[in-house]
Amino acid sequence: MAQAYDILIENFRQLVPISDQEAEIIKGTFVVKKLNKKELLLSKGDLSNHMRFVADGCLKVYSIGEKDMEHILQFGISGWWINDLYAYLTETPSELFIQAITPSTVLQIHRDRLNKLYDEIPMVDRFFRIKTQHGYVALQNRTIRTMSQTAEERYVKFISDYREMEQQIPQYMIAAFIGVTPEHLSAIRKKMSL
Amino acid sequence: MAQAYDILIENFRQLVPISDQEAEIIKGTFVVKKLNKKELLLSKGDLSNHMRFVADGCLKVYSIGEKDMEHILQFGISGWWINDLYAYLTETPSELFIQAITPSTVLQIHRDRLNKLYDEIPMVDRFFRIKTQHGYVALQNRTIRTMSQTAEERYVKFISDYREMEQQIPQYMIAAFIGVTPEHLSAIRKKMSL
DNA sequence: GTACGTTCTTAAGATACCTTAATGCTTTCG
DNA sequence: CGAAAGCATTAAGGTATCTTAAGAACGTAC
Repeated sequence: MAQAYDILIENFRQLVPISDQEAEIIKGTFVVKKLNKKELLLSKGDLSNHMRFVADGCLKVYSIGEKDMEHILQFGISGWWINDLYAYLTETPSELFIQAITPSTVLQIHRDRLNKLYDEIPMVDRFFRIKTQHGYVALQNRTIRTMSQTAEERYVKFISDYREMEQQIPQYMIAAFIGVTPEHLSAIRKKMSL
Repeated sequence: MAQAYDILIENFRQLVPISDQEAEIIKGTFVVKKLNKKELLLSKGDLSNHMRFVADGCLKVYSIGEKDMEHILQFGISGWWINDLYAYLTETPSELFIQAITPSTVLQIHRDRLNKLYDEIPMVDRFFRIKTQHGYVALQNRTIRTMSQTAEERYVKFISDYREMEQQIPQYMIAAFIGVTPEHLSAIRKKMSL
């Protein structure tokens, strides 16, 4: 499927100028990884040696806390970048899991290759600066909402933000994302529909 | 006080190589801003046209929600970068406030000048990529803790993380940072000391 | 040095959310 | 098709945290 690479290059070009020649170099540095439903892309204890781009499907990044409770940090569909950035940057064993919710296609670049690419194509450096800044801003908004809004308000916000994903994501994962139990989310939905 | 600029350059050199010549260029792009205790560096509704580096003192970044409740997103002391990054990147009016907790010295660079600097010195681009990645990771860890820990656990973690700031920061601001009311934090501390 | 603003504490009652446990509805798959 | 697994719901009782209101301790300014 050559199309996965087209989605990747398009993703770069939304933020920085990339020549056709550079595009070919970039394509050559990413490797396709196909995942079945529920297949793990990263487990706690693994090293995270790649930056990862979702070309197709839907995945979740999560940690497991006390009593096997899942806390979902991020969902990712086509066009999103997903990783345990801390494990990637520090080269230490990951504390997180990444799992495919639906059959998915991911493009991966190894850290060593990416570090070289930063020098070969400075716009790649800039691309990841801007991408990370956007990610930081999104996380900061989530932090504010967690502190200032009720579970019901966070749920309504989730539905409007993730309209395109909502179909593919079971309710208990939405609960694990907004920070409530599945039982409580069920109660919220019941109350809302009245 | 020329020392403020030395702290800035040292901050760059912790992450990327900067020649002495480049250091002089960078120094020339930042302007010193002194703040009195409680003085506002940014208010809701303002445009945020600068990237900001704390050389001295202590500041807070916060939003004001329902019932004039403060939600603190970040504290900053010497060596930290603080901003409303969303307002800065989108050039839209800020939703946040930045205020000096103690008399402070901040170094600021205007967006237009920084964008030029990215082209003149690619290592500046790289510096902000890495800085933002670190900030993203820190925020993500905070997100996990907010979802998985009790207020008491978050308070203990705060005390160990911010040992050097704790003196300068009143308790009710720590409460506004970890996401509880001042009354409840007071109760937590009482319980802990028994 | 008195007065005012700021910060912290205390305590009672209210509420949002959790825990547990049971039930039924889907979807999956041999 | 039938069994098992996965998922959503319901309800009762429990706990963490908030709200409100009051007062104490502290610093700071005139």
